[in-house]
This record gives sequence, structure tokens and C-alpha cells, in this order.
Amino acid sequence: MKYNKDTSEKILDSAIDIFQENGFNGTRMQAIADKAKINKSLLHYYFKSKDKLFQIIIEKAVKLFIPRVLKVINVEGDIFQMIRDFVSAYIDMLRKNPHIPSFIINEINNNPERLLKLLKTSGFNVDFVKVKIQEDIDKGIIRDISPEHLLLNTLSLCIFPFVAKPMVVGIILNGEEDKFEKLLDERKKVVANFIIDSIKI
Amino acid sequence: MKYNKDTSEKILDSAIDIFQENGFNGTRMQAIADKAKINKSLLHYYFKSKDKLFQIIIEKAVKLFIPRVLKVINVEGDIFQMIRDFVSAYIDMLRKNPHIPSFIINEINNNPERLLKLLKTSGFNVDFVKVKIQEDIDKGIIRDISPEHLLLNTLSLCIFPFVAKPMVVGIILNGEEDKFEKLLDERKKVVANFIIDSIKI
DNA sequence: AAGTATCTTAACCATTTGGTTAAGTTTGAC
DNA sequence: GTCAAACTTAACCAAATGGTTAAGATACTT
Repeated sequence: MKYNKDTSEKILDSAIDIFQENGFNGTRMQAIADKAKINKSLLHYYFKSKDKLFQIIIEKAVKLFIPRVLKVINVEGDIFQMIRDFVSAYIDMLRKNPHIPSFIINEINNNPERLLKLLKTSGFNVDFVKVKIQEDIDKGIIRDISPEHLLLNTLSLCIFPFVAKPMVVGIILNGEEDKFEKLLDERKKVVANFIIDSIKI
Repeated sequence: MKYNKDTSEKILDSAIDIFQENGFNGTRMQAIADKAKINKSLLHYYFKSKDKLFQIIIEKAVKLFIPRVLKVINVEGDIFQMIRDFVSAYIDMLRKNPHIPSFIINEINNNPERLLKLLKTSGFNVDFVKVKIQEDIDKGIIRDISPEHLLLNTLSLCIFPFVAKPMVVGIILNGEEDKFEKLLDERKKVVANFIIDSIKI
């Protein structure tokens, strides 16, 4: 076989860090090589070009960011528990990968078609969640709210603090950075309750 | 006097567009000059360097993005009306400047200290809103919720759709881009009601 | 021991880009 | 008409950067 898997993963690990921190244009191939403790020649030996490498990285990030958590969802059960489970699992995942949201949002804004293609080829779809929401509205379990907006609200509440951390610290926490982690700690419960209080009858 | 105000503004207008679209690293001075229909020499004649120009642009963007809407808030009045007014005014402003949120979030992540400094020198502060929220909790007008989280939730719900437009289109709207504007249309009412339903007793 | 894949060293190249310089032209105020 | 400020043209430069090349060293497999 042509490549050493360890090395290849070492490179990818380094690349994801550097790309996430600096974006595509801000990233230097040399910086990736340095972080992976190899040289630039080997970097090009494994991944032909910056673009190729970046494409692999962003696919990995998108796949991590998007579909995994949906598996948590059990559309058969109680919608309130569903919300609690989703919010909890998603915020947990984001705390483990705090740079991913801004990375994706940033790079996806530069090239929106890429995301659309990725979503299509991965067969990703949330229609089953929308259907579940509509069913529970019809059954009178929750208030009448557009499923799209409920989904968007949920994602907004989960993701936004991670993309806007400096803003949150600066505006809401009066610059006291150390309070941010505590805020995130509370957030799993607060967000779930906020949503549930809003839609329950 | 040394500078022609028209020219200087033509440059700033062009610069804000280009920077917003491409970020600091993705922006070429030549592109700004082209858009302003002047030449690169004149660009440096007006603004010494890319960094200087960028600093001016980001200050303008931050000042537009952050404090203006707070003036809408009348802390004397009904908190529910206050929420409706704020959400409505803020979403209106964002629709007029849809690229500002991702620009700020993106560049502020690259240099968080800059935002903190800007906020401090501008004397920006939201404590009076937090106090109002706490008062209304104590009076039993709204549910017990941390003022910080209520503020953060409100900002998340308003801003997130603008920074994550491609994601929203791809994931929630199944790629049907034309539905996005309609979603935004509905959002002023939906968000306000969502928050109010969540906190009212 | 031989051979092959992995990895390093180091020099090199083409291009891009922020920024400069210098000379000249246009324009408007007095 | 004069003079200075505003603006253009065009050539230029140094540094950074993505990418290449070639020769050799190291290690693994058989």
C-alpha cells in the first residue's frame, strides 16, 4: 500500500486544526507540515494540493457537524424528551469540537454549493423530524408552530453561542471570559426548557 | 483639506463590500480599487495600508451591528412589547445588512481582543436590560430565567439564520433557496412569539 | 542482502500581493 | 494664470507562498 495510515492521520489532524483556526486563505501549508512534524514535501506527497486537502477536511467537518446527532433522535417517543436528548447530545458534541461551527459557517459561506452537494450525496434529510412535529401539533400535544421555524430555533439556540463566543463574552458577560464555560454548562438544561416552555400547551 | 470626502466614502463603501465577501485574508487591495473605480496608488494615498483600512471597516461594521438597536428599547414599558420591538427592529436591520453578522463573527474570531476594546471604548453595556429582566422576574411578570440566557437566546434566534443561511437552506429547506426570504419574512413574528411564549407565566 | 515504500533535506521556481516611487495630468480655488 | 490638491499611469520591489525536483537516508518486507 502506498501510504502510512498513521502519517496520513497525523496530517489530517493537524490540517483540521490549522484550517479551523485560520480558514482556507489564512492557512499555510508549512504550518500544517510543522504541526504534523513532517516536511512540506511529504505533505504534497500525501495530498497533492491545498485545495484537495481542504476538501477532505471540510467534508470530514461537515459530516461530523451535521448528521451524527440525528441518530439520537427517536421519533417514536415523547417530543419533549426528544428535544432534551437532541439538545444535550448536540451541545455535548459542540463542546468537544468548539471550532467546528464557525469553521463550517465561514467556509460554507464562501462556497455554498459545496454544502448542498455534500448534503445531497450523503442522503441527509430532516423531513421525518418535520413530520413528527406536525403530527404532534395535529394531536394537540404542542402549540401550532411551523416545523421549519422550530427546527431553526433549536439549531440557533444550540449553535450560536459557539460561533459568537467573543461577542457573547464581550456583550453579555461584560468581558468576563471565565464565565463562558459556566454559561455553556447551564445551557443544555436552559435551552431545552426554553424550547419546551415555548411549545407546550 | 487633504481628502475628497466623496472619494474616501467611495473607497470605504467598496472596501466594506469586498472585505465582507472575502474576509481579510481573501481580500485584494486591487479588488477594492477596482470596485471604487480608482487605482491602487490612490487607495494607498487615502488609507496607508490594508490593516489600517480593515480596522476602519470593522469598527464601522461593529458599531452598526451592535449598539444602534438598543436605542429602540424602552425599559420602562411592557417587557413583552420590548421584546417584540427589539426583535422586529433587529431583524429589519439585519435584512438590510445581511452580510454583516458573518463578517463580524468571522473576523472577531480571528482577533477577539479588538471587539473587547471596541466595546469598552464605546461604553457599550447591556446591564440595564439585565436589570429590567430581573425586576420583571421578581415581580412575577415572567418566569424565572437567567437574564444572560434570555439575552443570549434572543440574539441567537435573531442572528443565527443570517450567519448560517446556506446551512438553513440546505438542511431545513431541502435546498429550496427561494423559500429563505419567506422564512425571514415570518421570522419577526415567530421569534418574538417563541420567546414570549417561553417566558410568560 | 536486496529492494521497495516512506520520509528528509534543501535548493529552486513562478506567481501573487502589499506596498512604493516618480513623473505627469486634471481640477478647482484664489 | 498660478498653484496646490486630487488623481492617474506604469514600472518596480521584496516578501510570502504553493508547489516541484532530485538526491539521498531510513525502515520494512521478503
